[in-house]
Amino acid sequence: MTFGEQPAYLRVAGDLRKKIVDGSLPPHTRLPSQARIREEYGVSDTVALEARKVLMAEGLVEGRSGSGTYVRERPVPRRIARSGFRPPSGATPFRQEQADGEARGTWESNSAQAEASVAVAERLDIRPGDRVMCTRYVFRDAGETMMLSTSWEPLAVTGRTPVMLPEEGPLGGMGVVERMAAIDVVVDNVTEEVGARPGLAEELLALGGVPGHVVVVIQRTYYASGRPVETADVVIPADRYRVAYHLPVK
Amino acid sequence: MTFGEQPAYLRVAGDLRKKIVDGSLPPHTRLPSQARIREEYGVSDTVALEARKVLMAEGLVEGRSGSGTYVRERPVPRRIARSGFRPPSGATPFRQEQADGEARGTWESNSAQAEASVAVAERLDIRPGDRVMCTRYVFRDAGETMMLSTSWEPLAVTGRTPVMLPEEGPLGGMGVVERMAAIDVVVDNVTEEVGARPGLAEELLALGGVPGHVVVVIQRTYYASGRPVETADVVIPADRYRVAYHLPVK
DNA sequence: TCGAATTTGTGCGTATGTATC
DNA sequence: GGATACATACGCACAAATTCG
Repeated sequence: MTFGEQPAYLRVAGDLRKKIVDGSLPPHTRLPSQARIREEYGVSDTVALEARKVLMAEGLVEGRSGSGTYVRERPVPRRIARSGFRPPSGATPFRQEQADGEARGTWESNSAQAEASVAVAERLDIRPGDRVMCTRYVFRDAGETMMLSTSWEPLAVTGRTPVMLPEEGPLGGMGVVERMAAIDVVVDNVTEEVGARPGLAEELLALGGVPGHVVVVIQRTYYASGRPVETADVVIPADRYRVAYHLPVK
Repeated sequence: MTFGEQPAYLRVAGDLRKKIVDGSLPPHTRLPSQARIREEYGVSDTVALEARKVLMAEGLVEGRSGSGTYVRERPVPRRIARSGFRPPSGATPFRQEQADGEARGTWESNSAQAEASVAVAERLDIRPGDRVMCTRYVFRDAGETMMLSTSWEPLAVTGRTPVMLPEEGPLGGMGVVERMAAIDVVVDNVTEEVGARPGLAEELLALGGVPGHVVVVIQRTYYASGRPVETADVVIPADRYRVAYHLPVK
């Protein structure tokens, strides 16, 4: 019966969650079965089931039919540094950022011309249907896929120049700022809009995740004198990485 | 009984979902009630309930007790600006950022002294068990909860000063940088680490979500001369907001 | 190899509390 | 107040997967 404050299934879920986060139920161990939960907490089958479902929705545990409900492993997310700003070397709080900030690993890409969709056109401040160069990237770090990226550049900017294809020529793979500089486009600003959502099936396939995993999505746009010259969607598995920004104050 | 392929509740949920996305059940309309679903699809009460729960977990509908289950509007995620950097006024690409960057709405908070956990101690570069001032915030924008925040400040920094309690005194609610300036602590750097995960049940209760919804989590730390003076966890519902960073290049 | 026990996942019927209309 | 509808809760049943003797 409802006697106290919150629903019984949340109380049970909360207690189990506490045991998981404080380590008394470490990864790979089995939760008490539904029957055991029923006994231990003095609740019904439905409440025990609902409590497990809460923890499953939170990604803390996974149910294996016929076997049990197991505590998931939660790797410490690594950092991906996103800021051009660098602190004075030797400043103690930033050791790790320096350590893992520049290890970029390997990547693959392929480019194709395309027409700007409505969404891309809006981000690049061009008209839908205008020609753009669309490039897809897969970034790997120590063999593990860590990041997907799709970028769009208006052909009005790079068309008929040596840097039209981001990964070809002497400046291949050099980054947007350097490539644009080569054609006298001075990139001076970048915006990154960070969001998150459940990963799509194809994304999780590429990233090595399982359905239901969360991804962080960054919509990045480079500007030159207030005009967008490149925009990209960056997709990162949220269980393995965090995105670090380092900003000066004022 | 299960005769075909997938569970009954998924079949019902799938049919209702189709009607929602193709527009035959537009936003703000009411779903068939549990009883009606039971009749129309020839299923039990439990199946009808479970089907509604699936749609609620996907954020497509919201249940209002005593009234009905309503199709949600799917808002374009709004921006929350996180950068101190401001572009020269009038620069066209940044109109919206200027427009909604500073509308902070209302908030509530309460503070209590506590001992630093291992995780907090690491972030503040102090010892676990050291005294900290812990403050919880709930931010609202037009009545809707948009953000939860929990901050920790070492009492070694603010103890026995007028700004020990973030929300009291003449500088209450003024922000970390201003408050610290009042006690001659010059905040010069901030790091923000953005991650994402399924929201916890309590968080989603406060944010008006449903178990399984994704939240963006920002771990923010302010530094003064390389020393951490405040750290906070900011929790934002990912379906309604994005976090915008605006960075100078170079 | 077989079978029994366990466990999850799904499904059913019902009852009660409570919010809304 | 009454009717409606959602939210929580109880107890039960069965299929499928797994485990283990």
